[in-house]
Amino acid sequence: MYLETFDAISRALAAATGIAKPHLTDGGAHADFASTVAFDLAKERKMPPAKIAAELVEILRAGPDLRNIRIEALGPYINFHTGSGYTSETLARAILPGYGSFPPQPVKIVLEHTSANPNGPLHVGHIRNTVIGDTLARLFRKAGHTIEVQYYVNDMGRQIAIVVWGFTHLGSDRREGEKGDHRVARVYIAANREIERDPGIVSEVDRFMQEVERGDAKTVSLFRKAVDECLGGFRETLAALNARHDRFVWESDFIRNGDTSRVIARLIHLPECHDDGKLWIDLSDAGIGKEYVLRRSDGTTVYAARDLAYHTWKGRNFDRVIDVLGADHKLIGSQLIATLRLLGENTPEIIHFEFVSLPEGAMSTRAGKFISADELIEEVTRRAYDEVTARRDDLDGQARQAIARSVALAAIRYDIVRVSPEKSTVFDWEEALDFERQSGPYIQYAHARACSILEKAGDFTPAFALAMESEIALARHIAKFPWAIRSAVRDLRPHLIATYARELADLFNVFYQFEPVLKSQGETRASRLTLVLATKNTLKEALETLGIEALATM
RNA sequence: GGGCCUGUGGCUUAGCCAGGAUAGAGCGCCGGGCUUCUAACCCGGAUGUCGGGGGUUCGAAUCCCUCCAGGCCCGCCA
Repeated sequence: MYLETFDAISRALAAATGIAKPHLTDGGAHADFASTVAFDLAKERKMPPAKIAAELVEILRAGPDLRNIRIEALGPYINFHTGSGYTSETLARAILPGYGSFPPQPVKIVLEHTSANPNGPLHVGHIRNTVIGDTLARLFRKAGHTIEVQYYVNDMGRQIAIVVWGFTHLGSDRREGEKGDHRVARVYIAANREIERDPGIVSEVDRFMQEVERGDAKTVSLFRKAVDECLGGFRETLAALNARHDRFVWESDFIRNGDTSRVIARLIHLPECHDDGKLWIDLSDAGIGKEYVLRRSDGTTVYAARDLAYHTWKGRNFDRVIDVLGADHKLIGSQLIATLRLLGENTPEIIHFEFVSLPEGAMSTRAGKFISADELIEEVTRRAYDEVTARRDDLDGQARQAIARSVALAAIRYDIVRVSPEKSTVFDWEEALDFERQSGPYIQYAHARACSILEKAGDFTPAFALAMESEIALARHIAKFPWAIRSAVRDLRPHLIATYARELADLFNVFYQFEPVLKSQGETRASRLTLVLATKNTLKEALETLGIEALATM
């Protein structure tokens, strides 16, 4: 109801003031909605804002559209107070399945996220990309969009050539129970140590890269095998994170299908394109001073060339192209966009997130300095199991383990998504292992409490008589859920929904503390049960949007 | 050196893009609350020059300039 009411007030204000988009905000402690348009009009009308506010209130009250809303001027502020119809209508909607979902939208979206190089396991930095990307994909689906999620497999880079060199020169016995991605990391780290010892190896690595680009069958197969080995591990980790990709797109396909050559052939005709041995684009007109190199002087293409081919393909097959990339890709991201513009192709919207580092400094796969996502999941699950065991000795080990896995994932995903992407963070075990307040499990717990009440209550007929402060505050927040979804999607900011869900749990816990549900009588009981059902439903939708399981018991 | 991002109580963080009414939370600290719907909870208290300075504005955490600090980028790597 928040969205509809907001729009109705906005329209009435626009009509009353002549301002196309009159300033209207959340009223906070003062009201449900508030406007400061009186300030904006003060100068041109040469009148004190309070007087304008008073006059506008008269006009708004006289109009037909806001009859159910109490409007008052408090000094220069115009405050809008919704009535009981607002909360009733909110609950009536929120008790229906799928609350907060939008009708189908015609815009087709492709979203790329994670896309880590297959030279070692996903670590706690990579999964920030995964969690942001996957949450965004869920948000878009909730908002009615068709979306395809892609993983771009960098299967022909220098790092992979190093892995291949390692596999062919260093031996790499599979260890008992070792995942493929961890095995690849072991080889990659060892190979890098060898290169450091003997820089002559670099020319052998270069040869691998030339061979794979030429399409030499044996080399292609070696690359493919190494990448597959790593990717298998990635798939397991991504599944454990409850993150789904619809398609894995292989970078080398854009060489083999000729797309890369075609893009380069088009670029060569541009005045910005220069060939002085290496082939590069001059993007200084776009404010980028760095040369954008596409082809080395030995004739092999650079990552950028394949990326142009990939993005051209995406832009032609989808209405919107969205990439989630680390902040280290900001420069090449703007180079990519500028070059696609020169070609007249659709350009991607890029969400950059800042780095995750360890207390001792930056992570490095090559140096073996990282905390893998697998290790994180294992450790957090272990802790979660201890917590469940401490609380629920009535459950058997298997049930406790299932809850622990779900709680661990909630803790991990929430801990990552709650922070805005533009903040760099330092990984902290203590925070990762905290399941209290402002955490995923905290929100799950509120949901489980609601489920428990509903289960004990049995059947009831919905009622909408809310009277207590904590009831009304809760219902008003439930009213904002569709608005929260829309905002998060519009701004491409998934953390907004994390904040929303936490606030909803906060409000529910306060209500839970002060207003007994099962012990209340008559219409009060029915109304509170309706409120609990609406909350449970909204929490479930919010949690699922965050990729977190809405547990019924924990 | 240049570019981008960040700087909010001891620690973590929301709010900043679309400036307004006493700057929200959590952790930690102090004090309370389980014979009552799951205490992974709730209530109360202490703690803030919103990095510094200047400017715009009736009004700035929010916009502009500048300085300081931290992160990232500046490869014929990806």
